[in-house]
Amino acid sequence: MDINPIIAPLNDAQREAVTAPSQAMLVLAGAGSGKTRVLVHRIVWQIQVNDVSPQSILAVTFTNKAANEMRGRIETLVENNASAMWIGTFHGIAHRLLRRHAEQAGLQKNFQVLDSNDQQRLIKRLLTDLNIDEKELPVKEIQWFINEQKDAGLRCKDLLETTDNNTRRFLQIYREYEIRCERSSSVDFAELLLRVYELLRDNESLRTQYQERFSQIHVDEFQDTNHIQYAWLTLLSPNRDNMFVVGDDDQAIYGWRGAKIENIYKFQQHYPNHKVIKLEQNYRSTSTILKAANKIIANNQGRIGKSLWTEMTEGEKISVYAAYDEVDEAKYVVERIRNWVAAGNKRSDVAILYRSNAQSRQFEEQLMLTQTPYRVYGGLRFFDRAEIKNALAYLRLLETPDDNVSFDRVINTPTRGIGLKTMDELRQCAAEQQVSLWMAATLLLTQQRLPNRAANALVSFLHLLEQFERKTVGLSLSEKVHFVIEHSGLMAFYNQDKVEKSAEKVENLKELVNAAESFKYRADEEENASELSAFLSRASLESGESQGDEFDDCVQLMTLHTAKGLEFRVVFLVGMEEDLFPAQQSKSNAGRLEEERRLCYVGITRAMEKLYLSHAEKRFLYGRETSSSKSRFLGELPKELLEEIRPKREVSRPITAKSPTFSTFKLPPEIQSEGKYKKGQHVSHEIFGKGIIGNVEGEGKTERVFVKFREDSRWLLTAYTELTIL
DNA sequence: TTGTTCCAGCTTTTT
DNA sequence: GCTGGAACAA
Repeated sequence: MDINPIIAPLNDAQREAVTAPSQAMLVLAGAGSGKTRVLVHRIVWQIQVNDVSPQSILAVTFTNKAANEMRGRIETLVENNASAMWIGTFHGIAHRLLRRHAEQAGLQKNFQVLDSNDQQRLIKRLLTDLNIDEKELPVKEIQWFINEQKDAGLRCKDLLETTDNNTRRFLQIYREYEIRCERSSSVDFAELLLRVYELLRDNESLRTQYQERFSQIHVDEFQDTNHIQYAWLTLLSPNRDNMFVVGDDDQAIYGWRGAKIENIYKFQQHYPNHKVIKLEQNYRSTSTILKAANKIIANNQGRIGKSLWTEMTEGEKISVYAAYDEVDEAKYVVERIRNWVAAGNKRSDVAILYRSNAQSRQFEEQLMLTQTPYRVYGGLRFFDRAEIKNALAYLRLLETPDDNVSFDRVINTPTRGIGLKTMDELRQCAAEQQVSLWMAATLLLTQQRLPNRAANALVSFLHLLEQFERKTVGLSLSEKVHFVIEHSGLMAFYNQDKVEKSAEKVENLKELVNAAESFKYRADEEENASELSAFLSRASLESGESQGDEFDDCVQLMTLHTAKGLEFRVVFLVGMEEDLFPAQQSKSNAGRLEEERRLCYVGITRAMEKLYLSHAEKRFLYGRETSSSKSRFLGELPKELLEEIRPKREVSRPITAKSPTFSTFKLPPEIQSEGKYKKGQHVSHEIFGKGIIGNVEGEGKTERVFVKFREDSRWLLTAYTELTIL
């Protein structure tokens, strides 16, 4: 066996981790220190050198992206068949186990996975039924409560002792929620984890079976695990020292979501014979950037402590730009980007990072004005879009007509004359008879308890479902999807002119058919669930991140959270102002403030060569002008690393353009237009006066032009606007 | 039952 | 400033 390819690319610390004998291992991996590489090489080492069977490998990550990347990298290094390894997200692996052992876990074989959207709808429904005022108890709060309890491993019955009145109130709803999930045989995200925990805890033979099977357990981003995740990991690895976890306490930025950094300390107590290896050599950033990062994070208390070093050159100083306002800030950033690109560099090597999504707008506008292709990450994901969720709901009903969440969702989408009144009848009947809405509908109809109009509408809906079931037998998955989209009336509904962004929605529905077409169904990995059901689960569990189309060469815009795990040659960290970053809501609490600081650390360490920091003296926030002071994080950086940029005060009139509302995913790189308007043309408008066309998009009815007028700039639909070409 | 208008509220996000 | 939800009118 030639072990060279496995260990040659590693430094001493990395090699020590990769080749260590099987034991509990905690690898503290600083930013840019080769964390994924260690994980990948460790697994390959176990398989190829220690003859561990791929079957015995379990590797858990947080995102599908990380899981896919890991699998891909392992497969290029290993000749063996890697598909026998279980590599996936916590939720993905939990889902697989539950499909496999549905019965023992107390679930129906065809259980559904609710995403947080579905969960919200279910809670909302429940509140109305219980006559609870949403103003008093907001859905979000209840959702948060339920998930928090589940993440802590607590069911209703575990909380019965509570005397606090407020909690008791929540508890009553939690109980009802449990009942409804049971009845519609659905499982939310937190439930996936909790169920698996209980399954393993209460079922000794199963537990032993998996303990023996997974002789090597690997965990990525360990600092982000929550209570229940940690609990089921330890169930799988009770006293055998076979857990290899990688993490960085300085990059824990998901505390607000229930992640517990303390799991790192817990791990150390739980496995007294564990070994700690620190990866402190950074291969990413210049020493200037690294010094800044070390300085910032040193302000946090109670760190495990590590200090990154690099062999890289000093590099350029960090530029700090004090902008006049948010427009000035955006202009500055975009100008620097244009210079960078003009010098022959790639746009995709540049990232603009901000604390909150709302901040992207100004940058988008400037990028658009200058015709710079860009891509915004985040926002609505593919499978979260309403039109897609509706289509999926029809498909779910095809699989399980008793699925109340889906039934409720599409019974009147598109509208077919089934209104609140009829729905009330249905729900009441369902509650009385303890049956699903679908059953209740059948009951009500056979008993002829509905007025004619409502009855007819309901019959037509039930017919539709019946038709789906009969006519899709034998069709392929994508044909099924196509059939349902067409015959449900969804396609026609979204194709109407009056529907906003109609073209985009129609496009998305077509894309869903494509997604079904390219869906890779592997019966064994899906534990023999039907192809359709596997597709639906996948839709819930992967809300459609990185929807395939990587755009050629775009500037990258994203939040600091999204940027974790990525790197860019040039990084703009914008909006460095108190109350924005650190966020105002996080300032009251020392712990949360430290999390903001870690976020800042994450941001800084994304940069490889050049880091720009910027802040504005005033900006529009929530439609109001607010003046802002520099972020405290700026003050924590040593002066000698910084280079202050004086703003050129040629006070530019603030441009208040209408927000462009195109798909957040892309700016059409080349603007092709057959219409009479072209960019650069001088035009005149009755009200706004003279202006210059900055961009043209779409054609026919949807053609619109971005015009820079003297007073402001805006998008105009040419179909409705008179513009005179000068 | 459906479509329109008005008003409050607002981090971060994966699964 | 924008969005979603609730109250309204048709």
